[in-house]
Amino acid sequence: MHPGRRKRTLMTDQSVTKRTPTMTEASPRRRRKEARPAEVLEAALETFARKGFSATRMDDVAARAGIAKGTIYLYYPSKEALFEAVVREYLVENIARAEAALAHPAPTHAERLRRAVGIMGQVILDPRRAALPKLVLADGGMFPEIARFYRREVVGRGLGLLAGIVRAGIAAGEFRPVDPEAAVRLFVSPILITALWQITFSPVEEHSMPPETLLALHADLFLRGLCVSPPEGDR
Amino acid sequence: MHPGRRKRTLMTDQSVTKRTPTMTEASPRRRRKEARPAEVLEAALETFARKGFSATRMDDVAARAGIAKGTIYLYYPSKEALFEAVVREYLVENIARAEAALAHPAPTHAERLRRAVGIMGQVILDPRRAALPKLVLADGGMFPEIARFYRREVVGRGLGLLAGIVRAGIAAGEFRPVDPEAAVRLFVSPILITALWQITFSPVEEHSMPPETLLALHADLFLRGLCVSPPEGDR
Amino acid sequence: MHPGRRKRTLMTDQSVTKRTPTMTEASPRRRRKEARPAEVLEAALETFARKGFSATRMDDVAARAGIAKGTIYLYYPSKEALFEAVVREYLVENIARAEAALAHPAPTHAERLRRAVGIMGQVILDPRRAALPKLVLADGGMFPEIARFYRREVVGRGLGLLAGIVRAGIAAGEFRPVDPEAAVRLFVSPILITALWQITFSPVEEHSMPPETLLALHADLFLRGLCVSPPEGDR
Amino acid sequence: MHPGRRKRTLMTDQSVTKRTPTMTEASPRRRRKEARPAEVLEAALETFARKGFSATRMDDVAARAGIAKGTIYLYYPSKEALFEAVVREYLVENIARAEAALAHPAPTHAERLRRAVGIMGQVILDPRRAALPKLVLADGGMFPEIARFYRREVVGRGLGLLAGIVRAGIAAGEFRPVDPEAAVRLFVSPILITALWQITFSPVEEHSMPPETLLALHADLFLRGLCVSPPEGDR
DNA sequence: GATGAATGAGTATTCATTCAT
DNA sequence: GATGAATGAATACTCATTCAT
Repeated sequence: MHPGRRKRTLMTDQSVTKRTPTMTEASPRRRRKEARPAEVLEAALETFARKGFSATRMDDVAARAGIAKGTIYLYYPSKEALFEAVVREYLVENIARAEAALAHPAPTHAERLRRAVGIMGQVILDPRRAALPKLVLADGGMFPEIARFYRREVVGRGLGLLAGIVRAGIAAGEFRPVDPEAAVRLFVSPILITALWQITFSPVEEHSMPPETLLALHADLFLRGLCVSPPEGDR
Repeated sequence: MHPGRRKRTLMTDQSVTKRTPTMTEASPRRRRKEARPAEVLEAALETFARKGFSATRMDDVAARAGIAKGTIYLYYPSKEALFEAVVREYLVENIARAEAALAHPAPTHAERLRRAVGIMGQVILDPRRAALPKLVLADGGMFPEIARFYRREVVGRGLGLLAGIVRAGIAAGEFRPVDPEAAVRLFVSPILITALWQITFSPVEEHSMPPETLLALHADLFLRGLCVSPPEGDR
Repeated sequence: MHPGRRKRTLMTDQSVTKRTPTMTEASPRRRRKEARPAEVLEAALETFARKGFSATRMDDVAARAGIAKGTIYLYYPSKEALFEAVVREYLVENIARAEAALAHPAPTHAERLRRAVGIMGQVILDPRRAALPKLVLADGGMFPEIARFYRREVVGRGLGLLAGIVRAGIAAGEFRPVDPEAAVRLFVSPILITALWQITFSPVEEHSMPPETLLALHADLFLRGLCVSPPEGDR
Repeated sequence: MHPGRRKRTLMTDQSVTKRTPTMTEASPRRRRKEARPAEVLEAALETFARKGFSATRMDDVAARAGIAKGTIYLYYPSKEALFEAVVREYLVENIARAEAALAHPAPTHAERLRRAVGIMGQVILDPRRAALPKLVLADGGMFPEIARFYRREVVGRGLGLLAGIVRAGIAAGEFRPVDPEAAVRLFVSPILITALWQITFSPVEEHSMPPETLLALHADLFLRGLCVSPPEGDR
């Protein structure tokens, strides 16, 4: 973007997230210093989410984090690096949560999908986390590395996980024989759209539909469409 | 000193598309002049779509349109005005196409929805048109007027149209008694996601799933979930 | 998008001259920082005086001040604000000097006026100070606020002061009964014209009349015209 | 000012004022064409007077003259040339009027000066004409040629004329033996200041002193100061 | 480490000037 | 001759980045 800025790859830079969680953090001053990068990251997430990459000023991030502008550069060598750190940090967190949630066992495969809706909804309806897909969408074009990373680590792994459930359901005769890859894309679409919708329109919308209603209907409709025989207690 | 920037509302400014109704336009220069605003708009759409509002430079737009930078300002008084004109122009076009398509009659309400998928897919899979939702999502936060406009004129009207079909289908006993407002949101989600997906990941993806496959499965699954009795010839 | 330019009134902004009351300022950098606004102001005065508002480039001001362009904006939010600060700063200084000088007592009212010529001549013949009336003249049309301020604070107060002397002289039977308001306008005219003349023609004039000669004759002629009985030792 | 603009001397360019006043101008169309340069000049005078050179846009001049922007360039090759033509045209006119007026005979030299005040007041209180000294003061710094021209042709000739009267008055024993060069400078100062005052403060002043009052007092005071024995009928 | 004043390359916008019609 | 669309150099202002304190 800006000429003469060093362009590091997304994955190789680990120097920043130097967290020592195992150590019993003692003095408040020490604690503060240790927490700095995370505080900056959070301030950056909120600012990037609201304005996008280009329109975010380092001043804004610093002000929101309650530190001086120059201090950011102690932890992140450039605005781009900060952006990438934000995306990576919160993305990885999102993935971990979703994976953990999806791993829970359930009586039927339909039930597992139904729970997946709940879990993903919970994760993504937190405005802090919903910001991620939006950022990837908005600025991914200028950060191919981020788009690639998101595609591989978030979308790829998430869809893979879900596709495994669908595949198992088909094998068990519970689901109709559809293309699992395609089915899971359809499955996550309303969840994503709901998150993006919230972010985009909540400032300009007086009365919006509660996401829970939407996602409940989604689970019903989708499973009814997918299952060989409709689930019993269907409303 | 500095002449006040006109800050026009999104809807009221029609001054730019001053096309003369006479058909037999003669000189090439005249022809050029008439076509300018549209050429600028197209160049701007492509650049805004690729970079977002902030990262787009007027130089880029001018270069892409093959004109001098100052020429843009002959037709649009500011970068913001240009952005709004782009969104308005192509949004309105999108709406008109979609509405026309949805108006087509069909034997069953399910069939109307199925056709709607096809139509909307066609519209939105054109990268030029898919850029619009992306722009609204990416930069709507900084242009509340545009978000509002999009919410009202595109989302509102589109969902209203579809909700009418769903409502009719329910009344006819063809669809199950679901919340039509919620159902249509679910209905359009995969279509939107497919469009956004294309834009976001096609530059970084080697082998992607064909959108047609996805949308066909969507129609099947969704209608099977919605209809009282599954359509017969369902695969 | 673009943060709104603050358009402040001429009088209310005191934010720039934030001088710390502590006397023992230490580091050279600190000293530099404190002196910056005044340095910028002086460079701006010279440049505005030479070129007028419109033709002055911020680059020129910066270069003359020996700083980077952006640094100006650390202290003054816009070219207009800088201009107004210049006028206000030096105008106020002029007024203060002139008032102090006029307050001096003298044996006769004629003598007070004669001293006023000397004082005002001293003040206004400094090219740095003479620039102010010229700026008000040249750019006051585009800065009505400045014209108003100058009219009120400089012309109004100055003329009021002088009119008081004339009125006292008339009451004392020393001066003929003329309109004091009109008389003082005539009184200051040659002083102002002399200042403007210096500025305008000194670059293109080989041999000019020394202002002191002019002002001495002015005092003689004017007082002889004004006094009931001509002053004694008149040449 | 602007690099790469041709800089012609002030006097040598006569190509523009191609007026044929002796010809009986016939058709309205022909008349229009003939009058063009003068109309442009008048529009330019008003705009320059109001805004100064730099802040005047060719668009404004064209709009005020009721012609297209490009048309100005048919008569004047650049903005600078236009400015110079304006100053020259109206300056020369001013001089001619003043000289004619001053040539009138009168019983005493004091009376000739008194009439000169009236004449010059008439000339200079017309806002159109008062603009000239203002332009020279405001923009003369950037147009040394104009300053020089004004100094030589207006100030020089005007002061010379008046100095002649003063010199004659002294020789005749009517005036006291003062430096004529200095005296006439003092003589014209209030007249100039009055004109400049009108231009500068009339937009921001609610109730101003009538110039006639001022100039009448000026003539009285000045002549009383200058004459050996005060004029009789002095108020 | 932390600060924030200073920098200067970058960008939106203006406007004198040109020239095809 | 007249026009006004087009040009592009000029300029106010921004903001990521640096570095002396």
